[in-house]
Amino acid sequence: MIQDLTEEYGNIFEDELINEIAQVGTFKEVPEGYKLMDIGDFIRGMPLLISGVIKILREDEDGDELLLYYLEKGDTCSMTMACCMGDKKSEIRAIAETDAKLIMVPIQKMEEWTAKYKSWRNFVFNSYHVRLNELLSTLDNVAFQKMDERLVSYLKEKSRVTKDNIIHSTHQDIAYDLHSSRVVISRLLKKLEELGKIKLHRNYLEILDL
Amino acid sequence: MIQDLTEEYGNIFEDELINEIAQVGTFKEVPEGYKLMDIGDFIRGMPLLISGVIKILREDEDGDELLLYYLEKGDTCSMTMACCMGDKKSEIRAIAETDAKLIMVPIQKMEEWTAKYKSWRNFVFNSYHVRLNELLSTLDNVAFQKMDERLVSYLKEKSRVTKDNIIHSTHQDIAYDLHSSRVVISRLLKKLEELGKIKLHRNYLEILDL
DNA sequence: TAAGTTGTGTAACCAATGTTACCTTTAAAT
DNA sequence: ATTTAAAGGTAACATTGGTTACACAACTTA
Repeated sequence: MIQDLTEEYGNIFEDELINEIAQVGTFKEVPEGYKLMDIGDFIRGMPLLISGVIKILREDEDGDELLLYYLEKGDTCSMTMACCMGDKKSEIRAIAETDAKLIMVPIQKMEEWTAKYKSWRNFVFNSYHVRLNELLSTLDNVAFQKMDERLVSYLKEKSRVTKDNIIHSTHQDIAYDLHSSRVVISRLLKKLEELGKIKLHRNYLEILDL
Repeated sequence: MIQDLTEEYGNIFEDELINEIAQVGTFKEVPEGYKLMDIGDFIRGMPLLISGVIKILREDEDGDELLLYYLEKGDTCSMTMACCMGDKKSEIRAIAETDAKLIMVPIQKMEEWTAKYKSWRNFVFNSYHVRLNELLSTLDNVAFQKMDERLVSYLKEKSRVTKDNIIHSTHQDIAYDLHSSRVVISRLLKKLEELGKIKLHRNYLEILDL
């Protein structure tokens, strides 16, 4: 675990902090599709992502979903941090988008380290900052863009985080993430294919030139 | 200034911190409509709101606006804090929704106080938390609700923060905040009036029973 | 008071998106 | 091999929201 920590966090955390994390943290390896957290769950620990991608989703009362953003290695979940403050329930759902490795840190340590380590404070503030901007950007997409543009952004972003120009999703999967319907997504994907920007297959699609 | 501070922040900040704020902060009183910050501005200080309401807006490249949320007394702007981290430019616009009093704190103090005062740390974390949830809620509205529902939410929220069941806005004003068009808003407002929920006038409207 | 400006009402129309329905293809299960 | 389930294509239609155009009322200013 020390090795993973040093590799991903060694340049931002002091050795002493790395050691503390290694002592109290628990290593966790989860497969693609694993549900790390659901809406309404109590938060037990704060995740430090070592490898893989986690997708963070929002859901309304009717069960309609919307993808908020992806967490990548070196990221943590600001929502979790925010929740740690008041023993609150999760407002979001977290699903492993790929196989992922992470270290769970007991939430009690949060405040202790915030007082003790400058690097931890910076990390926490920076995470908030990044996440806030990520949310803003998601809001921009939803509020200002049309579905065809959102779809293109989605495909690009997904390709970026998975480092793969093949998107392993069905049209229905995409529709859920964008809070749209399968028929609409099929329609728009078909148009993209006609424009030569993607190539469609069953269960996956190739990005040619987006 | 000490008096304002003690009144609004006395129960959350130590006396010592209150004194520090009073020493380095500058008091500011702004009229309704005053633009406190615009997109692209460099951030010089962090605002602590004493009284009044500030509305925070997002704008896209085409100049289309969207209301993000309101700041009320005791609030501060997490965006500002987030920006302080890296000498970054503002991502949002802040307009005084009502006459407002606030104290501007030099951003250099942020980190110093974060190390020094537990109450400040909690305040900062809590602000982030509240703002993150506020943004989430805005996103929920935009993503999951239809315009008529968003309009009702908007009127309720505006009435709540201004403590006034008369909304002093033109239809065009409302359309800007909701990123819609005047005709659409007029149409929906008319429906609400027919349902006996509001009463329309020139330049303002009364909330009867939303 | 006359002229201009701003705010609102309303109709007609259009584009984007969502819904329903039904079909074909592909893959998995028995 | 046959059945079943899942994925995708497509047409027809409904709804929402945005656009244009124009009338009129209310307020402002000359």
